[in-house]
Amino acid sequence: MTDDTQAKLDFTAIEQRWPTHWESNNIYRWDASIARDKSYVIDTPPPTVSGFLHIGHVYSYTQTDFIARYQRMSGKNVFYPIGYDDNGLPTERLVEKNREIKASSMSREEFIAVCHEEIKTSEDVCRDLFKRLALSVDWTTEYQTISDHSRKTSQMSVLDLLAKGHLYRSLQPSLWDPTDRTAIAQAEIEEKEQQGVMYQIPFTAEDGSQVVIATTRPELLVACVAVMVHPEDERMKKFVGKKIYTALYEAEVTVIADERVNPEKGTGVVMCCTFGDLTDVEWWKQYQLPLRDVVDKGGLMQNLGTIGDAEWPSRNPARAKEIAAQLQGQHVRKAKKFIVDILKENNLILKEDAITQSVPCAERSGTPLEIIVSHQWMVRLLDKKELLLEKTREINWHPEYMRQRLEDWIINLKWDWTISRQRYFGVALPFWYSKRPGEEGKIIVATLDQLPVNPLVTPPKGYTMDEVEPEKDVMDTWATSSVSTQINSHGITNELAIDAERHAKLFPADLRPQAHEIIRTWAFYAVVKAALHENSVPFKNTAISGWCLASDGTKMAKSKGNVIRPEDVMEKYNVDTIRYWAAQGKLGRDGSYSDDVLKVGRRHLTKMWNAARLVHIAIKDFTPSEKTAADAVKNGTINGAFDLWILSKLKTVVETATASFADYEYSEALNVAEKFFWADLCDNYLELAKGRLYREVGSEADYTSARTTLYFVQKTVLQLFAPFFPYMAEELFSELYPSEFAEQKSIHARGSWPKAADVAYDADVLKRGEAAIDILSAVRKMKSSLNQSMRLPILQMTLSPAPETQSTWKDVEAFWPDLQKTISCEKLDWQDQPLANDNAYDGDKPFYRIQAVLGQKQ
RNA sequence: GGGCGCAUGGCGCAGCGGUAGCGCGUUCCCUUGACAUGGGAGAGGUCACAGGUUCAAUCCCUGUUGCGCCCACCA
Repeated sequence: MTDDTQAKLDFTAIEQRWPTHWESNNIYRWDASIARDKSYVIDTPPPTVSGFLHIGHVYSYTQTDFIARYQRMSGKNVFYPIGYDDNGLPTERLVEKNREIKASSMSREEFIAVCHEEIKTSEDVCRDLFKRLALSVDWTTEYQTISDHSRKTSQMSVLDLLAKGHLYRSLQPSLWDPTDRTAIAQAEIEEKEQQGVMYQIPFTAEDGSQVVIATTRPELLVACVAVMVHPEDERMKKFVGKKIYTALYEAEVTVIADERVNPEKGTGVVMCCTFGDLTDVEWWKQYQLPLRDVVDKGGLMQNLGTIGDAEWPSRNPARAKEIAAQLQGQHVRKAKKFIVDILKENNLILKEDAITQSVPCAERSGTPLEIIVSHQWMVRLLDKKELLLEKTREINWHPEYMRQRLEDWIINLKWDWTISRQRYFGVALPFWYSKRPGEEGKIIVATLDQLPVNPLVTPPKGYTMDEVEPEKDVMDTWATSSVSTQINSHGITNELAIDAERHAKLFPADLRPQAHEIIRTWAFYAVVKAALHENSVPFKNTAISGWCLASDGTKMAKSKGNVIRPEDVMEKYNVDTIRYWAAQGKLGRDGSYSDDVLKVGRRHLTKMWNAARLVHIAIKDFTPSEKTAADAVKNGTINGAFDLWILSKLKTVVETATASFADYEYSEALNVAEKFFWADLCDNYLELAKGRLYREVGSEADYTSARTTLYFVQKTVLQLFAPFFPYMAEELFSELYPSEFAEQKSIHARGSWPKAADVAYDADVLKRGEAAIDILSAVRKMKSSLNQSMRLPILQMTLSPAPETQSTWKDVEAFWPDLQKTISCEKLDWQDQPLANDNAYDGDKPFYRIQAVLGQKQ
């Protein structure tokens, strides 16, 4: 900035000036030598590189930055890392789309190489945006979830889970996405409303009578392995335990009574097939029913050839085989129509009801899920609900009510966590299966020193590649991001650590900021990992951010064309203004994009700039003789009545802002600072102090008192605003306080948050000052109601206490010189007796009554 | 079906036991010296509805309605 007090406000120049300064002076650098209890560790969400950054990211990441900056300024050694979540299916999809290639049609190595290239570009875009936003992250901490370090950490985690008995491999039914051809976890299920049809289909009992089942999945009729009825169902009691023959295929199955059947639903009779839903799985396990593995990994009907054979008996094998043969190879969707047609031809559909059903689909691909038997690696969770709930309750949630979401999720868990994925771009599961004679199929586990390992290219210790079958599956991307805290801390446990000392300093984190829609994934899996590895919580606090909605309060969506690009907003306004907007949103609450709020933010910054012009005139080349306002008051350097008043107000503001920030209520912190700045400082104090600052009122000492006050008040205001407006605060700090800036390099430096103890407080002056301000207000009101200029002189004014107050001239006296100048009063008469109530210029205030004779408009 | 959140002036929000607040918008007025991207003043609300607790409820409790979200069911 130039010395010119008329300098133009140029946001672009300001935004270009500071990022390099901050970086080269290590303002945001974490210091590994500082003790744990003086640190504040953040587990920043690594943005998914496959997603473009939208205004919602700006919203939530900026909110975290407010907290990070406050913690740093308040003296904490802040660890504020940034990572990029680049492994997994999302990246594969992005790469396939951008490069118009297919993972399945090229070699695995080739595909992975392309993935690595593509994520580089995405990371650059992301980094640029975050830097421009002035996120105070320590850029030396950057990590990728697919990097060697992350893969090593992630594989260490898996080894630890296996060693502790929490990880197992099994051949069992699991949730399957036929489009992406991979197993998925319960958390990745998304319910979708669909129009479906409920068919009623008659089966034939041994005695020849009909038993009608209801189903929405007639294509799975072939996989029917039992007929389930409720034990209390009088109609059905006689069939229980007896044979029954399925429609069309006339396969022989048994009628079983089970409490889980709802006699009110459908026909009250359910066909259990392998597998239509989770209950089928439960029944299949409990009653040891046969497996008809009829849907393959791509969603095609398979394995139908043996129907009618001895192990899959039918009363009419030839017919069953004939239909099955036609069904074989058809996609489940086509198969459904095909079977319905045949059933109809044979009058085997007694009733069909159109229904709206919600179908479990894969979150990623949107495809209805199948339940397919396959080999998967699972983390045992269902026996640990109590432990996980306990950990959830140990964490402080901001806002508190978000905790409920995770508790509900844990309570309702139905599946262990499937962590294997039949995909390519992910962290490998570090296992092999032996082919050595005598130990065929034995699981061989990687050793620690091999990590990160790719079992496809590296054999286990003591084996050759020929002797093993490598595990081809990769991990669920959440299996890696669930140890994001540990990726940063460089350790899974004290024993299993790359750097145990660092791990002790950075784990658990103090804060996990994250969005609410990933509570059941990221937060949940992190809780799982920390609990199983170290019986710990992964973080002490979690700040849950809301969505950013469009200005009409609806979700932003590409399809609706209402998506706001952060770059456009930065162009239209500026970064600090966007941050002002983000600061209006409270944790857990959705915000909406609002030009109105942005305009207010920009005005606020302009006001800061303009007020600083005035302050600059007043305190340029001035250095107070004391270090703090409190000392200056103690020494008598600051003795002006309004000076003591504004300081007393400020002290409360500092206390409130500090308490709010400590409680993660950044918007309240901004709110109190903003009110103080605009109303108390600009509208009142600066106007009142002008007389002395222009040296038109008072002595040299009065001038010094005002300058000293302004010096400290303005600095404190900049400090209070610094977490929100890093650019403007730094710009003004460097200009107004050059020597302090030279010394501490930045207003954002560790420890530069204002201390309430440094600000003087005088309850009596505060109270009398408020009364004096009331005189100012009353005069303004009077002039305004007469449509007069505020500068209009008052020729004579009579002031008296309101009857309710005990006010005397002594209460007003000290404030009067500044006040007199501001309201342009030429002559004042004090009257101890209250003026009559019918006074035309009654200020309607509790403290004083006013009568005035105004001058003429000039 | 269960859970959570929200309902306050035209709009966006704060307050949360004791005479309703802020910002935007709106109306009127004020411009030579930080700022019209400004200053001053005003209008505008039975704090969703119904009960209850209390000397006193926007604020606490119960229920109802509406909106949003999460989860479950899904034959």
